[in-house]
Amino acid sequence: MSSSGKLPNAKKSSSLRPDCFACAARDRAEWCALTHDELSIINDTKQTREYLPGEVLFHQGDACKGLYCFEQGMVGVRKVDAEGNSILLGVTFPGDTLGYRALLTGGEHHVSAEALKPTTICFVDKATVRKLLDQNPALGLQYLRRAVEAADVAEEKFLQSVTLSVRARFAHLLLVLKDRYQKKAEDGEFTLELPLSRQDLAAMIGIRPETMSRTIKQLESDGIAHFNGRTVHVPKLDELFDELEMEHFL
Amino acid sequence: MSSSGKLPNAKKSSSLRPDCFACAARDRAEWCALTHDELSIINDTKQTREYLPGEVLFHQGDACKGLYCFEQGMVGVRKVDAEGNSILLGVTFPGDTLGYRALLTGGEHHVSAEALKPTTICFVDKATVRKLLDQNPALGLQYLRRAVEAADVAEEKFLQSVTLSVRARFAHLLLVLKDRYQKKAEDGEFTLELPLSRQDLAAMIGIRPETMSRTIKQLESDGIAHFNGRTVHVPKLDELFDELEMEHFL
DNA sequence: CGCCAGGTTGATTTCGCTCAAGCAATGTGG
DNA sequence: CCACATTGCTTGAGCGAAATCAACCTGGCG
Repeated sequence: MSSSGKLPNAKKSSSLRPDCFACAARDRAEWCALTHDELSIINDTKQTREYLPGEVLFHQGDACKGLYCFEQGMVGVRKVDAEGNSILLGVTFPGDTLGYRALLTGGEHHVSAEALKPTTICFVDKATVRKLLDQNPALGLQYLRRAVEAADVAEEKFLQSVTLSVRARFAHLLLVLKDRYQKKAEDGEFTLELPLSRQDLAAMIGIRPETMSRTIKQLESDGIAHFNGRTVHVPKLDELFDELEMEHFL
Repeated sequence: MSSSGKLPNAKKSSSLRPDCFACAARDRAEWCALTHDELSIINDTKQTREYLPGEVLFHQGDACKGLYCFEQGMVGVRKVDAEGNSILLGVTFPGDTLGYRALLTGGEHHVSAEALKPTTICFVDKATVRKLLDQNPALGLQYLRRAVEAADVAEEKFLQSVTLSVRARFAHLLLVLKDRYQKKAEDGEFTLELPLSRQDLAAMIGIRPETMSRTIKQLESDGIAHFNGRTVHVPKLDELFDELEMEHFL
């Protein structure tokens, strides 16, 4: 299997053309359903680009030209509402694929995607995806699984927004982010550095920035969590967990 | 509630074995992607059953045994929360398929499904679905499209729950239900009979029954909509539409 | 008949929003 | 280099929409 596709010389462009076969996110990504030959197609046709924080992959309203996936880094998904406010819907993490929703329906992105950390993105054009989708049922099923998951998450978010307090929702958000982005395992505590502004955190749970401020202050003075700029430290994991359940008992 | 036991009157067996090829919902359903032979497989293996209002197709927590689809009728999708309250997440309409979410992930239903009107349900077992899914990529893509749609709807619901007033959300709900269930076209007005209790309506937009009551009373006294039991009449469609937009202008 | 779930109504409370001001960090142009 | 906008964050004061608590109707059903 080492016969083809290897770039011999290690020039600068090689760092911009990561090998799909060696991708760390390979078994998380949908492409794991592909055969060796099919993955080679991706590997050959994909375009790779580096995005710095703040650079956008695509804008809401743009025509969908293909799919974006990445090995490591972080991308934010935003939507701008009628008043022009940009609200953060969620963040992706390595192995996620962006743009498949628009590729399937209509073809127009209804969200924007923006790098939050320096991120290397591999772009696969629409035609190639379509071809693979049509020839390999397993690939579609991978996306299906992903879409079902997304639907579940969104429904959960709705339920929480109407049943849980802001405090509980924020605690929940912190725990989710911890599960996704905490690199090194710590026992009973954790520290997290996120490239997210307060307003972005607020938007993710559907509250106003002012309320986010107050909630953080509360958690701070209750000793549940400590915030320094964009890093948060939680000394007692269990106490944060308790915040989720309170509601059920009173 | 529902009197169980034997069926009230003997049905012709033909009415309990509808022909997939003649199904009114055929082009709405995912099966439209199938070849003639493949559809024949469904037609032959499916089991058909009549459900009366209140009867459940499956319970939250049940193992998923296959897929449910129906030509006409109405089914409610519920979730029971920690306190044991059953909350209505949504209603299906002809051509929808139930249970595909659980079939794809894990295999355990995380919602319950219950007939709201007399409904004839065709059941297709897991193994058959899996086989077709594996051999015909187009079928998976149909479900994918459906799942993406569901995710969009859920995200929309979340956004609305945190940005719109109860009144606007309810107006929105009425308009959605109208689009789905209004049989005969009326111009500038509409009448709707829904097998939904007030609490179910309330749950669908994430509010308490008391608030639903008051909101209905408001709309009533503002002349926007008239409620008699479970039928609602809206004399001026535009006025209901206005309820959605108010927020943007003040 | 009494029972009970569903629905309405009223009184009260509360959580989060709105409005408004102040502050620190960053940028910008003269 | 300073004067200044600008943007993100915090804090306070007050308000208001919806939740909560509680009472009281219904109508269906054993």
